Order: sequence, then structure tokens, then C-alpha cells
Amino acid sequence: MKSDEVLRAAVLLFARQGYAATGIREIAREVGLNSATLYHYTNGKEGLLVAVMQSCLDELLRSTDEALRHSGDPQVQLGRLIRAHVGLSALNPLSSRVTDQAFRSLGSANRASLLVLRDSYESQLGAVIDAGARAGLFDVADPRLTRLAILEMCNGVANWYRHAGRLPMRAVQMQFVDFGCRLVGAPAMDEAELGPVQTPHLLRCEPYAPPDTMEDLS
Amino acid sequence: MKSDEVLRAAVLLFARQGYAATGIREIAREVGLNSATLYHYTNGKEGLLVAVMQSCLDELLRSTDEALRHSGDPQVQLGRLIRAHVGLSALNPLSSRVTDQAFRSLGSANRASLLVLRDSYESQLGAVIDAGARAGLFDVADPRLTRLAILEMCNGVANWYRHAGRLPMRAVQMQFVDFGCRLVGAPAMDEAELGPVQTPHLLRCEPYAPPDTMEDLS
Amino acid sequence: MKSDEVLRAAVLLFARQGYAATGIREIAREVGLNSATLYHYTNGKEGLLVAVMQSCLDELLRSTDEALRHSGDPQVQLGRLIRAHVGLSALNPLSSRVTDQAFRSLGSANRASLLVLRDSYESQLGAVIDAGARAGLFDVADPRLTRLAILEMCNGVANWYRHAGRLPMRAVQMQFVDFGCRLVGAPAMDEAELGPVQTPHLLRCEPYAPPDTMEDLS
Amino acid sequence: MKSDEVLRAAVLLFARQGYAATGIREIAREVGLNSATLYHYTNGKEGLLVAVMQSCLDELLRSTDEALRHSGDPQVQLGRLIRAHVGLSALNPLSSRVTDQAFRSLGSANRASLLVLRDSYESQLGAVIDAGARAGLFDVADPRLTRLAILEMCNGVANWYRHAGRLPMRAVQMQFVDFGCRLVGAPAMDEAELGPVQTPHLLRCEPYAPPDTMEDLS
DNA sequence: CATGAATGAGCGTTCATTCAT
DNA sequence: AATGAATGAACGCTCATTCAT
Repeated sequence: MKSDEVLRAAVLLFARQGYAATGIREIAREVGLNSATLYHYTNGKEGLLVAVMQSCLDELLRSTDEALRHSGDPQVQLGRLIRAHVGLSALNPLSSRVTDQAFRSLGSANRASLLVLRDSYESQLGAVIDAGARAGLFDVADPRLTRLAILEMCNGVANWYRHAGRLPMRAVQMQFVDFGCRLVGAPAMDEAELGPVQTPHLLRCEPYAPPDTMEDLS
Repeated sequence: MKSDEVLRAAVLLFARQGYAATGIREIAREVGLNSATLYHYTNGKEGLLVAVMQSCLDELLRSTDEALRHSGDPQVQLGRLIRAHVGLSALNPLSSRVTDQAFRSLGSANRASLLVLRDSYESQLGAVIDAGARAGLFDVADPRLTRLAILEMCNGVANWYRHAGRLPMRAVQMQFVDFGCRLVGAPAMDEAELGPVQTPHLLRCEPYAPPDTMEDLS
Repeated sequence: MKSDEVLRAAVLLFARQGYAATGIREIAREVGLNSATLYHYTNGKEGLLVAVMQSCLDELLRSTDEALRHSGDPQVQLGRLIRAHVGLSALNPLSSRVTDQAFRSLGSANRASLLVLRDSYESQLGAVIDAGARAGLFDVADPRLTRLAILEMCNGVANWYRHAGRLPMRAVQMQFVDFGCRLVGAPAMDEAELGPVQTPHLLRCEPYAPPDTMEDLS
Repeated sequence: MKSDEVLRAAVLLFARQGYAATGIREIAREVGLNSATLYHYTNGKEGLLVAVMQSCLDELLRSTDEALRHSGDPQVQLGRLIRAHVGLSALNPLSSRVTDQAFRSLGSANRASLLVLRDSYESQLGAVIDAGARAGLFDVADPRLTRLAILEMCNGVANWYRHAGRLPMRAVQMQFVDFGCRLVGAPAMDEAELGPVQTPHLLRCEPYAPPDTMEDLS
């Protein structure tokens, strides 16, 4: 669909240059449209950003639900949470990056409603860590700090992961699950213990970015 | 000095709104100057950004040197590296944040020269991890991934640390040293083993941001 | 007919917001059409305006003819002219308002041809006043100024008359006939002397505007 | 002053083409400025309009005060009110025209505050008519209608009066005072009875419009 | 040291209109 | 009869920067 093409072009440019530094004429040019035509497919520049962040956060929450539903064991939950988060970020690095960095570019109404989604995710992660700590399964000195460290570590994946990279996504996911276990002081887990694989969804707003154009992402 | 006031105002606004979304009139207004006058103190908007990033990266490299010089033991080096990095980020969260996020706003010449500094830091961190791994002191499956995880985790500090926060800086530093040890699979260290305290420098470009104005940083 | 619906929507919006401030998409939306479809029913935006002004001025001239034909007495003619003009404006306030104010929005060709109609009306009014003055029936110091005063007074009716108002149209008409007589220094007339009632026509372009939506007309 | 030049250019174009149909680049070109420079002298397009309407309505109210203060006799008050209003409109026809027609182009905040001024004027006129009627000095069948007729008649002056016209302003003023007396059924007054001459002020926003450029005002 | 004035370029957005379907 | 798609032009406005004073 054309409107997805527009979305993908927007994400590509937002990720490369930042939201504020990207013009809608630039986005339009990328998909071969006049800038006016772009308004048939979108609700304007902020509308594009909202669409991206919305679908990215929706998917994050959806996969979070699925991750937590599988087991009541905090360590399994933590592992599945990280695997899902990393999978989403690795499969959709540009959308994830934009979602992470562009809150401040939103108008206050949109910012508020999207922050609700992000906060919901973060507090679910926090709850899992707290539960593991209380149950004596985790060895954490400061659960809040641990949560922040894990979060930044996982969010960071979008900053460097490239599809054409050295490691397949599955390996990166499992490495990060291991990082998570280490950070909470829990024993290592193998893939079998995590339960059924969660396949991350490719978002309709995620552009295909040829590897060489991504050099300058940061 | 007046030019430092300007620098601090710029950092404050860049951190809050992003470089592209901040106008130089806005910066000038913050320090009670006409926007034209500002050009007596600076080299323009990008000049301000370069000055901030330069001094932040310089200080990061300086403290890195100091950290590595103290001991040849990879674990001590890693701990001191993290302690310095976290200290710098916590004491100068706004400058650190700007430095981390604004590479893409630089012209290509400035970007290239500043990336050299950042890459130098990152490769020194990488070298320490590799050394620890080769020496059998660390238990790392993929040194490169480990380096990235540690980096993002430390960089992330600038996104949430507040001076008026729950934990004193020293506690946060030691927590992150512990996170680093866990990630590389090394035993925990206490403060004594790290050697003489490294006092992070307060950058001349770091603004004092009243805690309540920082709520909306992300 | 659908094309009349379009016309009425246009008049409503032109009267409320002005011609230049009204978009054709807005007009189309009002009648539930796509803006492109609207071009099947009209000759574009200016075409709509021309149609409105044309029919309003045509009707003004038609009722003028009828008014003058009935009697040769300048006072009766003046009274019938005013009664007709006020009746037309009161029954079609929105169309009249648009017709009065939108000459400047016309292209030069259309403006010229429609100004001919308006000038024709105004000079017929002027002729009646001149005739009454010459015949000693009127007491006017400056016929031209008197004509202008009467004209503006009558045109003004469209600015404030509302169907749901305090006074019925007939009463307003007779009041203004009286105003006219006073301005030319002629004795008052009662409705009988004016001859057969002239029933103003409801223009096909006159929209029905619910009284509460008309509060903000000026 | 340059900002007055800008104001005058704006009034000229607003009067000729209407507010909505006038671009700020057009205004800027008229005074030989870049459209951006215009923002050093003004608060933008609506700011220009507000300045014009404000000063016009202020002056109307100021002269109204002066007119009413001189005498308690309703007929003298009415005469002085009309003389002042017509004088203001004749000396500043373009500003008056814009002020009369552009309420609907204002944002709601500005519209509300300026409507207060206009309503204040209109109700003072209404009060004078009511007083004359109650005192038996006037012979009015419907004071409200009479007020509207006088208002439209006076406002209309700005639509046709030209400085280079046939009649000097003073003559037009006295003619309209006479019209007013006739409309309220009061005896004619000569200039002496009206009390000291009120000299209307030339507004700083009133442009000098060469007579030939004003042909197309309506 | 400081500023008001100035500008070309560009911003996000809307415009009236056309045309293939 | 109706519309989605498309566009060049223009909208009001802000930008970083320069320069004479």
C-alpha cells in the first residue's frame, strides 16, 4: 500500500536525521510524491510519527502480554520479555529507534497518550524484577536500577543491530537473555526453558534499509 | 564567563528539545542576549554543539586514560572505566545526553572528527573486555556484544539520573560497576579494589537544571 | 436539485466566512460530496459566486421593473422600490449579503458584467429621486447623497435581519419605506398607497440558516 | 515610522481585496520589504488587522465620548454622534471599511474583545435614540430599527466617500446629520446648534490612496 | 559589546483544480 | 455521477545568519 511506503520513508528519514530535521518534502520525494499528495495518505508530519510510535508500542505491549502469559516464573518471564523486546528491536531497528527518541517531538496530547503505553511496558518489566527479587530467585541490590539498566541495554539494540550483521537475530536475543539473567543474578537459561519461540512481527512502518545506508545512523 | 552561560543555556535546550528543534533566539533569550550578540560569543549554532560534544568527549577520554593507567588488571580497568563513565554521565547528564544523541546533527567534517573521539573510547573499552576474556578472567560468550551492552547501559544513565534523585552518585557508580562485572562474568568488587577514587569533573557546559524542569526529558 | 443544494451551501459559507476564506472542499463536505464531484455541478468556485450574484441581482432588477411599472408617481415608485429591495434582502439575507460584499472577489470580466447590473439598479433609484426632487415632491438638498444613504440603509438590512426576528418582514419593509420618505422629505405613506403587494421571491441559492448559526454573521 | 508604513499598506490592500485575499508577501512588497522583515514590525497578519481595528474603534469611542459630553439634549447628542462618525469614516475611509468588514476574519479571542468596543458604540447610539423618543423629542416608531438604519447609513460612508470627491467632508457630515434628524423625526439643525466642531483624527493606519486606485473598491 | 534590521531559504500545510477510473 | 489521486502554487510564519551602526 502507498500509505505504508510513506510510513517507511518517514521512519527511514526520522531514524537517520531525527524528526525535527526531516522535512515532509524530503519524505515525499523519497516516495516520488509531491508534498501535497502526501496529505492524502497521512495526517501530516506528526501524524506520521504517531502512527510509527503507536504501532511500535502496540507491538511491544502485545508481545509483552504474550511473554508474560506463558509462565508464572519470574525468571522465565524476564527471559521471554527480553527475548521479545530484543527481537522487536532487532527486526524493526529503525522504528524502534524513532519510537525511543521522538517522544519529545510530540505535541502534548499525543505525548501523554503514548507515554501511557511506554510506562505500561516499563512497569511490567519492573514488576517481574520485583517479583523475582521477593521470591529470592534474583539477587538484586536495587531493583529499580536493575530495571533501568536492562531497559537501556535492550533499547540500545536498535542503535547498532543490522540485519546483515555478524550474528543472526536469534543469537543476539539469547545473548541478551543471558545478560538479563546475569544482571539479576539468576542462573543461565537455555532456549528450551524459555518456552515456545516468540516470533517478532515485522512492522508495516519498518523500512528496508540497505546496510550501507545505515552506516551513519549514529 | 558569559560564553559559558551561553553554552549552558544551549545544552539545557538541546537536551530538552533536541538540537534541531532549538532556535538560537531561544538560547539567546535564555541568557538575556539578542540573537545577534550571541555570535560574538560563539561560532553559531553548530559551533555551540561542537563545543559541548568536544568537551564532553575530551573529558570522557581523559578520565578513561586515568582509569586505565592505574592498574593492568582487566577487571580493575573495567570497573574504573565504568565508574568514570557513569560518574561523568551522572554529574553531567544533560551534556552527556546531548553528546550521545546529536552526532547526526553535525556537519560531516565535525561529525568525522568527533566520531574519532567516541570510537577511541569505545575501542578502549572493547580492548579491556577482550583482554579479560583472553586472560580467562571474564566469562564472555561474545565480547563485542558484551561491549555494546555495557556501553548502552552506561550511556543510558544520562537519560534518567537526576542530582536530586534517590541514590547518591557514588552508589549508582558502584551499582553499575557491579552490573559490568556481572555482564562479563567476573566476581563482584568492592570500592577498595578499584583504587583511588576518580572524581568526575563538572563540565563548564553543564547547566544547573532545577529538578522539576527535567521531568519531561524523555 | 443537487446543484441548488450546492449553491445554498456555498452561500451559507460565503456569508459566514467570506468568499476567500471558504474552501470548495468545505462546500462539498456540507452537501456530502467529494470536492471533485462538485465540478460536475458547477464551474468552480468563482462560478458559484457568479451564479449567486447573478440571480440576486437579476431578481433585484426584476422586482425593480415591477416596482416602477405600477405608477409614475416618484413617491410611490420610491416606496415600492424600497419595499422590494428590503423584501428581497430580508427574505434572502445571506445571498444579498454575499452579493453586496463579494464584488471584489470576482475576476475582472465577471466583475464588470455584474457591476452593470448593480449600477443599473442604483441609477434607477437615482432617477426616481431626481424626478421627485425636480417635481417638487421631495425636499432633498443633495440627491446623490440621498441616494447613497437610502442604498446603504437598504443594503444593510441583510446584515441584521433574521427570519426568526422580532418583526415580521412586512413591518420591516414598511418601516424602511417610511425611512425613505423621511429622507427625501416626503409625507408618510400607508401600505394602501403603495399599490399591490410585491411578494419577494425566495432565491434558489438562499440557504435555510438555523437562527442560532447566524449569531456570528458579523 | 516604518511600522506605520506597513500598517497603511495593509489597510490599503485589506480594503481593496479583503483580509483573506491579501497575502503578507503582498503587503511586504508594497513597502519594499522581505516578508520575513515584516515580522520585525508587526505581530503577523492578524496582528496587523487587530491594530487597525483597535485604533479605529478606539477613535470612534473617543469621539463618541466627546460628542456626548458636550450636551444632554438627545438631538444635539445624536447630531454630534453622526457628525463624528461620518467625519471619522470620511477622513479614514479605508480603515473604517476594514474595521467594519473584517470582524469575521479575527480569531475568537480578538473578535470578542473588539466586538465589545463596537457594541459599546452601538449601544450608546441606541441610548441616545431611546432617550429622545422617551422625551418626546423624536418621533420614532421602532427605535431599534431606527438605530440600525442610522448605523448602516453612517457605516456606508466609508464605501463611497473619496477625499477628492465632489463634496467637502464638512458638507457630507452636515447632510448626514440632517438625514439622522429626519429619520428620528426631529427638526433640522444648523451647524451652530451642534456646538464646537469636532475635528476627526487622521489615523496612523489610514493610507493615502490616490483617487484613481480606489475605483475598484467595491 | 550590543543590537535592530534585514534576508533567502525553508518550514508544515492548504489551495483550486484536473483527470483517469 | 462520482471519486481518489495528484499537483504547482501559495499560504503565514520561522530559521540561522549577516552587517551597519
